Amino acid sequence: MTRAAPNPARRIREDIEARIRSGEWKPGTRIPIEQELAARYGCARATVSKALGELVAAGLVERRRKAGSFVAHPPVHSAVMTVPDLAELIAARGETYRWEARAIVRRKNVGEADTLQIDGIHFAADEPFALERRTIELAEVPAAAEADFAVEAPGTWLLAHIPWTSGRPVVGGGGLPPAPPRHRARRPARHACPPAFPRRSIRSGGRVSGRDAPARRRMNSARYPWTFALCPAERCISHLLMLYCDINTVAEHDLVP
Amino acid sequence: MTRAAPNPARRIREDIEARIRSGEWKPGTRIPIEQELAARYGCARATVSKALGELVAAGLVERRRKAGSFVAHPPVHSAVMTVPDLAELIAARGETYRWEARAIVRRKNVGEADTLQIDGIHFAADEPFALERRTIELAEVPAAAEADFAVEAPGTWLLAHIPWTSGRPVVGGGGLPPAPPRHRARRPARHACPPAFPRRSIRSGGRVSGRDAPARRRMNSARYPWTFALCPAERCISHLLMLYCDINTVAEHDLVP
DNA sequence: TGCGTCATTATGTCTAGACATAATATGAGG
DNA sequence: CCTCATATTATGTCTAGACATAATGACGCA
Repeated sequence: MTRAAPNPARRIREDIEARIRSGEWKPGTRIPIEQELAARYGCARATVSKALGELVAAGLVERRRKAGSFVAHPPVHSAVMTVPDLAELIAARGETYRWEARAIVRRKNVGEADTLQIDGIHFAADEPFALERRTIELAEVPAAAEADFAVEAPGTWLLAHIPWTSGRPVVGGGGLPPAPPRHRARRPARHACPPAFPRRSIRSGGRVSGRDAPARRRMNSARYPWTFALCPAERCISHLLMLYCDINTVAEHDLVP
Repeated sequence: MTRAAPNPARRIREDIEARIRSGEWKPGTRIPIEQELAARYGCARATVSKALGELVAAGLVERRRKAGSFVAHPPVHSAVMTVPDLAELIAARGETYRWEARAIVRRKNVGEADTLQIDGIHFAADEPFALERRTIELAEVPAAAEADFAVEAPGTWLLAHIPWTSGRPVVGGGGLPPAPPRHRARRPARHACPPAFPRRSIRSGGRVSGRDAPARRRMNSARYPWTFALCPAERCISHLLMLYCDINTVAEHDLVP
């Protein structure tokens, strides 16, 4: 620890990050205040603040005014996933890529905007390896109505025609609703607890029910592995269902409209 | 555009971000130099630099010394995925969660460290909804040898025992190798091209072969939808295969050791 | 007990200026 | 046409100081 680094901010950041990842500083642990860190590392407070800010961005640290900086509680589980451009990925392996559209349907939804639904198959070396069902909101991407998805895969087309399509895609497990990005057990504010939860300075017993009644719906037993919704900003423009399964065993049976 | 914001850095950031997301500034477009932006927004250059730094972190902007700042080229495709703690997710729906281990096997691999392989089923409201096959590197997580995975699901155990397990999970599509986080067509340096690619000041024709010979291996036709590898830092400690399919149709057939 | 006020504390952000550094353009000399 | 050295440019980072702000504890009053 505290090894040489190109610049102070980076050194501080890596130093603290190492302590957190190693478990030396456990979630909830209070990190020394910025002035002390600045003195310890021999730099300005702004430099320490910058380092801590990066750790906040990385989700490793939480900061609260007056309270201080703390090691963050790990998110329940999150993953960064890369869904590469299939054509490019296959090409990089030296195999030929091919897209074959099976069905292109324009749906007129009562009270809602039209959608375009495209079913097709991705081939690598002339062997199918993925089924795709893509739904595109025509209200959001009117140009898609003119596109020829018999020739070009929807993903390829979207990537080329939507600025920053990849802005904020939302992913959910099949049948399961997307979970909140972060979830943490919330306890009623108690005075002696580690300062991990913000406490308003209320001394009256502001009653907060521990849980709201959950909507008790039956879960749709998931037939599909993963579904993706591509959203550039907040609006959902496209919805993707991808089956990376052995195509011969699932094709006809699962892809019912 | 240029609407009021709590602080200058944020205003600049949002202003530029809006232009990028709207497509007004397309990928490769040069962003005015920091001094000019500082003058335009009436603030110090450090403030502009901070705003641009955040946009770099968000992947919207690229900066190069001497060259300037540019609107980044969108990544091929990336998504942020949330894989919630199943037990918690089910509980939130008001249904009972149950884990049932089916097989726990310790594998001795020649020349490599032992691994623990756990197969099991996740139930919600006494109905199976996911199969899990988890492989844990015992060299990385020796404590896992003592854990009772008949009682506790591996994911739950890992989340509780590994500090920052969720650090940097790597996800790949079934059968497909994880793709590089970013890929971009690389052109030979030419003088008049938009300055999107770093150019060394070589005037000689430093010969660069357009592509290196790809390893031509047959792709393993993917039977499984997604596999996850949990890596706290760089080391891979656990490997997860999850089938969110209708369990009755895939169970016995697919889960061969 | 309950409520408002105030001082304290640690973070949040900004500024003006400085120096470092990488990438590039230019020119000298072969 | 090539190579090397040099100047230029725009970013990268830091500093010291300043003021703003949110959260909190302490205190006094009803």
